[in-house]
Amino acid sequence: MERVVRRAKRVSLGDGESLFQQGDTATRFYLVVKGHMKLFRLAPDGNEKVIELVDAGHTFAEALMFLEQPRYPVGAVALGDTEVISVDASDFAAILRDSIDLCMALLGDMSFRLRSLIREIDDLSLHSATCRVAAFILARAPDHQDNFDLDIPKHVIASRISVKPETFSRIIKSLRSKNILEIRGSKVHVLDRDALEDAADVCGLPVEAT
Amino acid sequence: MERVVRRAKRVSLGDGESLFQQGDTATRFYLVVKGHMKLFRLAPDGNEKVIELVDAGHTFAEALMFLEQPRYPVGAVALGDTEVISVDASDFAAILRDSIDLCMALLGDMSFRLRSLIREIDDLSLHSATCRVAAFILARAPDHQDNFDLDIPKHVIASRISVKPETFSRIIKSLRSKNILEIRGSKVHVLDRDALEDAADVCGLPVEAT
DNA sequence: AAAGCGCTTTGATCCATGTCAATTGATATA
DNA sequence: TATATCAATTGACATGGATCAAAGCGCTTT
Repeated sequence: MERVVRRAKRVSLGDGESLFQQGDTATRFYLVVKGHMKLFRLAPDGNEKVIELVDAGHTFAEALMFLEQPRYPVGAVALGDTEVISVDASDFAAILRDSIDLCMALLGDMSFRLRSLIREIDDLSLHSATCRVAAFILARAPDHQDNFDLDIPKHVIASRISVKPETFSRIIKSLRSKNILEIRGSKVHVLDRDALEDAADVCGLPVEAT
Repeated sequence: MERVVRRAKRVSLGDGESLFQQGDTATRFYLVVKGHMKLFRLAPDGNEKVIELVDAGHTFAEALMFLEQPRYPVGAVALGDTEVISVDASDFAAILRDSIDLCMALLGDMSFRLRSLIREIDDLSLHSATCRVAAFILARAPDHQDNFDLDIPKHVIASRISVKPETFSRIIKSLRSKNILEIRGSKVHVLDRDALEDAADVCGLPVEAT
């Protein structure tokens, strides 16, 4: 463990700076300490789809360690000033061999991610853009806190939920016209949480199934 | 290990028979021995989206064991006469605690699935329906075998790739009109593999990135 | 052979989103 | 204060797929 820590590096990234690119050989994984990382897929036509936004306290790319010939399936760039800790995968794998508990924890973590991705697919194929916007806002709203800050550019959010910025803007507009939501700059103000939950659920799942 | 095997059950399912439903508490996982299982998400409006088609030799739902309060995020029904082996999750978890190697193998497996799901999301949000159809056909075509059988109903395939049956039919028609593909009944005949690969890639990724 | 039943195909139409283009705003640069 | 830049908004328009409805086509059942 000592060795891992010793060989771990702290990396500082400015806004828009890239940590690795889609297709790069994956030898390290990361823990976000400060700021946000954007993980995305690129289409040859230049279109990008944000797969995940990783906030401080969360790790990413650790699931790749177990592939024979690991390559990052996504690219990673910083959103705003960001710091990450970079850990060598083979060092970490060595530790894993010594701790069943750590193994189990990792399995739990991956299990959770797996389920999130299934939800994501569900969301994309079964829900409308409006549902996704509403669900995203709700997910970002700290518990029973009706005023908060999206500290992520809107076009990034749009890509995260697979919607064009224009459409995103229009959906927000329509939610505002129904007095459900108020957004000025990056300040969000939820006016009618119930209605927002409704909008998110129109095509949503029964709670007990999630 | 003995205990697991002793307590494992063989289950036979007829076509359309359900193994578990979305939202059920998950205490067991499965290995398909014969036939196919369809894993799907249901929307309240009755719409279903096939998340995965599991063929003989593959396991499913084993990733759930590691969640605190595990529930199946998908439903499972048999396609055609199918046999599965049902394994108790806690039995298996006990074994895992004794074998790091098994743990590692499982991590590898989950890692692989994780990556597949990311590809899936990529596919849904970055590729057109035609691309998805072409890619699906290619994925099903045994190596360099231009004649084969989709032994799965077309409407299931359609749902698997998030397309309506009507649209699926039309895409096939258009591929046929370009002399790329021939489908009669469930018999597929690939006439121009290169063109098919082209169609799959139009919005596809550079090979080295996958 | 006829009748019934699902699946697939086809045609006609509709609509949610994407695309393109122009405008506004906000921030940084000179 | 002008100016370049980039994000966000708005409008007009295009379009891929969905939806609805009606045949066709294998099946099995009788």
